[in-house]
Amino acid sequence: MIKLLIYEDNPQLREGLTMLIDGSEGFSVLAAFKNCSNVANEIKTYQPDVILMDIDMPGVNGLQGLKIIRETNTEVKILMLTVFDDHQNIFEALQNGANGYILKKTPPAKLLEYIEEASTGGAPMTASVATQVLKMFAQLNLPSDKDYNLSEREKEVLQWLVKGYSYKMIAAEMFIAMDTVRSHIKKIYEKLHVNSKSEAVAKAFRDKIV
Amino acid sequence: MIKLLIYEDNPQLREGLTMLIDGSEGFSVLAAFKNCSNVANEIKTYQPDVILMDIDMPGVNGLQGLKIIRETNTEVKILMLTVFDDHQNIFEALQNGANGYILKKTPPAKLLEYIEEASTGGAPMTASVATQVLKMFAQLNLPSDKDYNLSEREKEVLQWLVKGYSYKMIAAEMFIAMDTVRSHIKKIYEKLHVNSKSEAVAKAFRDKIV
DNA sequence: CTGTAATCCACATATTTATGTGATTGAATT
DNA sequence: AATTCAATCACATAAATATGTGGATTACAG
Repeated sequence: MIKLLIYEDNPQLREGLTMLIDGSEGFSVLAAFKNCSNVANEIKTYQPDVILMDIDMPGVNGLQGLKIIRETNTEVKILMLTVFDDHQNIFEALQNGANGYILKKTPPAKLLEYIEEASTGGAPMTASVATQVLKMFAQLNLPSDKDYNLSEREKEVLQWLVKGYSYKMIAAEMFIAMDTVRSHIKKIYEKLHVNSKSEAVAKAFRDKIV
Repeated sequence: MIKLLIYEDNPQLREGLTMLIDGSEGFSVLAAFKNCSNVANEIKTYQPDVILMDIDMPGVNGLQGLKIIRETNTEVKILMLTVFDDHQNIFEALQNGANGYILKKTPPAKLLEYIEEASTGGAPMTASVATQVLKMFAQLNLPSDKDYNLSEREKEVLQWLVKGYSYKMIAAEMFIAMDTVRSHIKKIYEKLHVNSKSEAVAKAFRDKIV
């Protein structure tokens, strides 16, 4: 038996969802609310397995509710339920630990399937949402694993540079002469094709050397 | 009619997939190969709508094949097909523009559904994969949109700093005196709680101010 | 065996940065 | 009207950084 809470401001939809889900075998709607203004307590009181969370609600909305819940509870499955497959909302929801993101136009049978999936650790997403998620992934810029052929020692020096250490401090940290630090740094600049500390730091970040 | 290419090293599975898909209404398997060693040409020759791509293949494997294809073709839908829902492979595939990621244990009916979904711009994923994708999302660390109350002018100066410009150059770029640049920078350091150019640059990157 | 590369150190000098102390103007707020 | 703050500029000094030239050692590959 999957126990649910529903957060949805529209009274008709709230009633409709409750009837649909509560009337289905294996599902039980514990309660339904019109916003998240008391969500923390409600979760603690009802101990649901799954939460259907509308995003667009007056008062404390679904994204805020999601964050509030996740501050103390990482177990309960939260299924975002919304009209729009809006880029920004999807992103924010998934960033904050939502377990799924489905559109309200989802047919009833499919909805029950999605709830089931969420409760068993899945990540149900409407197709259009999944597509956007993948696009976001492809746009992430990650370790471009460029090498620049930095030697171990040079990488080590670069680490300290990035932390804002002066030559003198680096020399002390690495137990070598300041002049040696200098020659390492010179070599680093050559290899990175830069000619100042801050450029080296910037490049280290950009190319994820650090 | 959805036109497919299949890349799969196991002869039995390759045959099986071809028969299943080609024998289904609305699907046509143009060809099937045992690895990606000639993938660029094959794509150009056959102009498929969807590619089923095994990851584990001898010679040029599926991930390499994916990258090769995406160098010249961002249109064709590529569905990764593999035995393991391995974190690293999922990540790399999605990073490189795969349109879906499904496990080989997927039942035939579901597989056809997935292919259909991919061809219409969806992003079919096995539940366990979708779950991992969401987890990765939640672990991403993003613009912590910290403010630091930098004024417009200060932000502008910071941009130049990050680009490695010297005070003198910044002064020239911004048509102000070097001393003014200095006072801006001093203020920036105060606000960011740092005390050197490279630290400021590092912080700008870390906190995504730039 | 020889060349190459990484690591280490030194001395000299020019440029750049950091720090301090002031000051003026104008716009926005109280 | 008084205050605050961003933005502008100035002068001075100390510290850090960049650049050049040069040399020593070790280790490893061809």
